[in-house]
Amino acid sequence: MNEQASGHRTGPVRSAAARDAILAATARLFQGQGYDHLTIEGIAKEAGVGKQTIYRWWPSRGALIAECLTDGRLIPIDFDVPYTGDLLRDVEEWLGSVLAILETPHGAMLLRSLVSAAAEDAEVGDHLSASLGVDRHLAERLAAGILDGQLAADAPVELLGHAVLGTIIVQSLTRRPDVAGALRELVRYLVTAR
Amino acid sequence: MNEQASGHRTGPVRSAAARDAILAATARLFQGQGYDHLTIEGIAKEAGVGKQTIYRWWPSRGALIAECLTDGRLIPIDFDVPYTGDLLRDVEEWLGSVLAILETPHGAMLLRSLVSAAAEDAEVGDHLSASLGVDRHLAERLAAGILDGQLAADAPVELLGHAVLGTIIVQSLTRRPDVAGALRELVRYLVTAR
DNA sequence: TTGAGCATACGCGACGTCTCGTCTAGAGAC
DNA sequence: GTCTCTAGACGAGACGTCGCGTATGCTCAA
Repeated sequence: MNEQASGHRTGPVRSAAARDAILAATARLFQGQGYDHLTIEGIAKEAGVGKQTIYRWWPSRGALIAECLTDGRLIPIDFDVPYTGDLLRDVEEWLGSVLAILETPHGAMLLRSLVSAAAEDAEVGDHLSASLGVDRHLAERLAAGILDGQLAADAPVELLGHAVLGTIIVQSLTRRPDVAGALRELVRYLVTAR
Repeated sequence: MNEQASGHRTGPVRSAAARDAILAATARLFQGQGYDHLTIEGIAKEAGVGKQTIYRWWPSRGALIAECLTDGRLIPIDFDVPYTGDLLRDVEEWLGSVLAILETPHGAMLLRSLVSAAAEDAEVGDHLSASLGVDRHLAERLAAGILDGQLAADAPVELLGHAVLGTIIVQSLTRRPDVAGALRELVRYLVTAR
């Protein structure tokens, strides 16, 4: 009777191999061709998997991308911000690692694709911001900077994090050259106690 | 006389009525249903126009949106920034009119759609930024603020404009509530001489 | 024996190209 | 001036292709 309410189920269990093949294929195709041009059928073929196996576990392309993000399959997860006591230097360190991704051959295209995905799927936006550590690490580092007297006491740290991320996005959407230089200048300005 | 070099062409000239019907239909459908769900066939039907007439003049959906933007058919063109001498107040005035659009029922969806369009078509990004007056008016008002001693002399005004726009986008992509409040706080912080 | 997984067929909607037939406006002959 | 002639814009819609999301077998491991 009712091998009960919760756990017990008979029959095969979800295949980790299939899940992995699907996410790996998604990441590979996404990086190769961008969000548009990314098709479920393409993923299924690339992963050697039936379409239904994808539809069974993910409701949308966006969800697939979101899971790739949290798995660190598109960009490294959880960019850290060091704490040396020097706020500007620490933030520039973080910025450097983010820009390192962005400036790879496919980096800019990758970001635009992620933005595109985020626009149609809220989950992706959150996971993108989380992946880069904007809220968790950057904002917290800024907060610590306030305690150290290196940043104005009323600085809205979380918003500043979003402003930096947002600037990266805007520069990237408008295809500016030298995103890196601009971002460094912005951060220098924002993070300098005045 | 000047039936000259290039100009010589016989036959009917481009129909202004068709152009207008197409752009109007595009704007109408875009605002009603967003960028995804916007189809060329739908536009053609809505405008009472052949598909080919669209393909003849515009290479992509994005180009269509870009032109709607420059025509002010999606959001008002060229948000102005007043000059009263009080920098913070003037910028908040500008911000207010931008947020007024953004906070209409479809405003948030509209912005996300524009971002999505910008991600796949560089033109749209530029025109969006231009429409909101970020570079032309906001940045220049900030520059004037420097002259008035209300903003640090080394403030990167253009970047600050992008930062504000970027923050709007990030807040909107992650579906934050109270975008308006957050933005006002950010602007208050950025534009306060310290 | 149940349910995950692969494979495939299906109807649908949109794509972008192409070809009709219609019309319009400038060019050249008279 | 008037009258063809012709290039090209236009509406309409057929065409083949692609990807969608669903449905249906069949196999195989728990």
